[in-house]
Amino acid sequence: MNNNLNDLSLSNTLMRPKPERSSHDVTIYNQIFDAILSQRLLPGTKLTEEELAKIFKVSRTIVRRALLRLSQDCIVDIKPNRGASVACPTVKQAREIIQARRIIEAEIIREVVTLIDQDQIYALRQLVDEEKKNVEHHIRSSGIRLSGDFHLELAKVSKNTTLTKFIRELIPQTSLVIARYEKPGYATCSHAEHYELIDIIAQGDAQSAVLLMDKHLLRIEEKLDLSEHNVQVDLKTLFCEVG
Amino acid sequence: MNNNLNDLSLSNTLMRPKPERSSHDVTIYNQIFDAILSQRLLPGTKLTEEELAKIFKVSRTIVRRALLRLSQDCIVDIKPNRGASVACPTVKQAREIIQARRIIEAEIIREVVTLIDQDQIYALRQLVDEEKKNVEHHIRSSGIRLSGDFHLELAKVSKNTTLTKFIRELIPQTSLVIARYEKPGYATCSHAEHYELIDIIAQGDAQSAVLLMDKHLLRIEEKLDLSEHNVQVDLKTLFCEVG
DNA sequence: GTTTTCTTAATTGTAAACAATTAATTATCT
DNA sequence: AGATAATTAATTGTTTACAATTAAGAAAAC
Repeated sequence: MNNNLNDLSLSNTLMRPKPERSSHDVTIYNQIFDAILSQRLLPGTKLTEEELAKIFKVSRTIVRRALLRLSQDCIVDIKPNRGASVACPTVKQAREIIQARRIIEAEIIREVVTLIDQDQIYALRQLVDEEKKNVEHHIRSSGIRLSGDFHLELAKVSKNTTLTKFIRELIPQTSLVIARYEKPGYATCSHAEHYELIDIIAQGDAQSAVLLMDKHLLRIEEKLDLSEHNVQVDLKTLFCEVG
Repeated sequence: MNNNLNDLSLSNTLMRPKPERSSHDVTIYNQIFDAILSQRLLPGTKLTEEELAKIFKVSRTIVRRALLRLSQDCIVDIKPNRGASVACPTVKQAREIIQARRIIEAEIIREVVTLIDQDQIYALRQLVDEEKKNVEHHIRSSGIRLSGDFHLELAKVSKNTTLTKFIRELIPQTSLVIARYEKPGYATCSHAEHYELIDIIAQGDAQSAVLLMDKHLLRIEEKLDLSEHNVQVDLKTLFCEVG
């Protein structure tokens, strides 16, 4: 089963030793988690137990375990007797998620500035290199995933597993928010800002780093259309999902 | 099943309408959650599936669901093929949990000061009245629970469900930390500080309220013995749990 | 033609049986 | 006696079958 949350990685791609074979439900959990994170699975998508069971060649029990965990992460919505679907964050939730990230990542940055070493700075730069490369080659999914990985790796440097766990939850939620509310035409090319962040962190300027991170997260919100108009549409999709 | 996390209540005692009968696994989840929160279940306690199944008169399937959810809340520890037990936070985790609360509850207080109305202030006072009464009558469990409820209700006033969810997780974790590391002789009589907090919030002084909350949370940490000596003991209990 | 009701199909929820793993006990050997 | 090996018991992990619920479609009523 192996569901101690020590392994807080977002993706199963980069920088992951993964020595031990994990149980099946963890695999399914990771795959769906990653699909949501990288926006291959969009908000509202129905997740039928049997369908997933067939795809992953396991019994529904295993699928149910994975779905339950995803629902605890607030990226899958389980309705009694109505099954699971990819969560569809409301406008209010969208704002809350960004706000929560601003608070928590500010603190993380504060810690990171005092804790980070050269190797970790190098590793972060490599990660953003990879992110940039994927975005430039129009490998959209990987680009989004790696952008999330950057924030997660930053959290890990802070050494606070509790805050890291929260950020690990908020990152795929942010992906859903972006998928749902991104203004048309805005490509999420965050790598430039990520490079800036690393530079300021490397300089050891805590206050500037915190401000820059906050600006970075606010910019995500600016790229969203959270207007009243969208609140209406949101209700529509909500009904669509119910009926 | 009903596991949408909209109902963020900690206990099933006070101020809970609970109109619809929830599914069995939710009941078990709530009961164990409450037992941990109110320190009737102590860190390290083994939670055998069959035993719980018999107590609650359901199949192990339901028990397993509840345990999985509790483990996602970091208050139950599930080891593959070795079963579940009440989590035993390390000294490091203890520090992290308090730190996370300081950050998040600071923001919550900021929101609360601008949002709270007279009815909510009255309700909070009532809650602390109840807390005080229980502590004075030496109903330890209820006192602890109600102390947690105060922080949770405060979070709810902030209207930020994301931050409230985090606090809802951190409160029982704090209970475990206190149960494990409280210095002998320190009774956790937090109601006096809770009254103070309400007063300052009612006055609308955001900055003072934030500072007081931070002091309140730091005082919890001061009541703990997180010394090196305890780190050693912690390893011992860890082995005890394993073997 | 529209609404309502009944029937059927699909999907989720629960329990119980079986398999796999780990812990405890007994038996065996030095 | 002490240590090792084999056996048994206890516990967890997974699958399958069945029950309950909901969605969809067909027939009947207005």
